[in-house]
Amino acid sequence: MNNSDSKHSSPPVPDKGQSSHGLNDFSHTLPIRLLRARHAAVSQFQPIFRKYNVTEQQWRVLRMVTSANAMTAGELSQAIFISMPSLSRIMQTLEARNLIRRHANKDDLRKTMVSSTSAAQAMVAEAAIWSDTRYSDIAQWFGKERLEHLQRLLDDLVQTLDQHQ
Amino acid sequence: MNNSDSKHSSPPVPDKGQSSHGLNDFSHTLPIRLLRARHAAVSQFQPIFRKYNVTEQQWRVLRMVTSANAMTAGELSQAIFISMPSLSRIMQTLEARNLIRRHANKDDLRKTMVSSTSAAQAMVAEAAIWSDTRYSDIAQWFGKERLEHLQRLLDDLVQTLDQHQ
DNA sequence: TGCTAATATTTAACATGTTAATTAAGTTGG
DNA sequence: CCAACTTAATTAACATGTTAAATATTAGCA
Repeated sequence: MNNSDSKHSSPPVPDKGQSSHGLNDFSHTLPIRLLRARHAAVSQFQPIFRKYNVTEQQWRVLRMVTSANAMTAGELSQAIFISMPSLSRIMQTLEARNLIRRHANKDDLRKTMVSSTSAAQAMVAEAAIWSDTRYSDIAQWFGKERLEHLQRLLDDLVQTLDQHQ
Repeated sequence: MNNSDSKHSSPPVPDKGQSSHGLNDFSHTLPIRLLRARHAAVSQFQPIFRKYNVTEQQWRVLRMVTSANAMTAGELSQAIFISMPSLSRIMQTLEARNLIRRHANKDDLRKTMVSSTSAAQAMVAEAAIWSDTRYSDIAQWFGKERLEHLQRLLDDLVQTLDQHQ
């Protein structure tokens, strides 16, 4: 029959269609979808990163540390979902640029308190306006209700998966 | 100074509520939620990665290349959402481990065709059973409908954001 | 034909992700 | 009081993410 149908078409399952769960189109698994969505969302704020010459991760640190007055490195790590080893390196960079400060907690010398400098506070205050606007734009484009629904589903998924592992 | 709880939720703002743009709950932005969700989802398949001593990204390459018969590096990059520079390095590793092959496309020498070896095919075939089961588990725990709904919302979000940028 | 622009991939440089090991400080039980 | 365990942060080693530049090949067009 159609012997030379060796393209990567979609309607008819290609040749190696053994699994019947639609896993054939492996390019549409949940992890990849989440990755794409995150990439699209983050790229909306790219102008900020460029303008202030920071990475997305550095921005997360600055914004979090600025909004809270002082927190331990561990708390920061959990809040913005950056592992301690990565955070450790990022803090070195930001401290060298005089955007954050680190000093030991007197009650427990193992803990490091992280705080933002006035330079960082000024930077974040300025950029936050733009950022908030962008966030509102997204909510409007996508629909406020739908966006909230999506976020609820994401949180629920995390909870479900955490329970079962 | 009582600031009006302007537009965000989270009634019990912890301590330092000086920023009034809702930056206090910065640990719950959409990008961070997506990051957490992806992390939770991927970690469900960690046993596979450990068992076969591959990274998540290497696994994506192997699974995709095995399910399609032969594709260019560029097509692969788009399908599994790994940038060409990263993919280039990953392919080097996998080729050295005899899990994939690369050879030039005769019609266009710029393109590289990627294919899986029988070793990779055997590995993926074995692991796919486990993987498919895991995927079914997730669907059952979370609800098949809700999971599909979530995936639809994710795709829609990507489309919306891509349009407006 | 020959020059230029576009395309596909790779390489380079640096930042981050990840796991394991290390260091330092606090906690606990004998 | 102290040895053993725990916790918080850092360091090390390697893989990946990201941007820009380099290479090689093809396409377009005067």
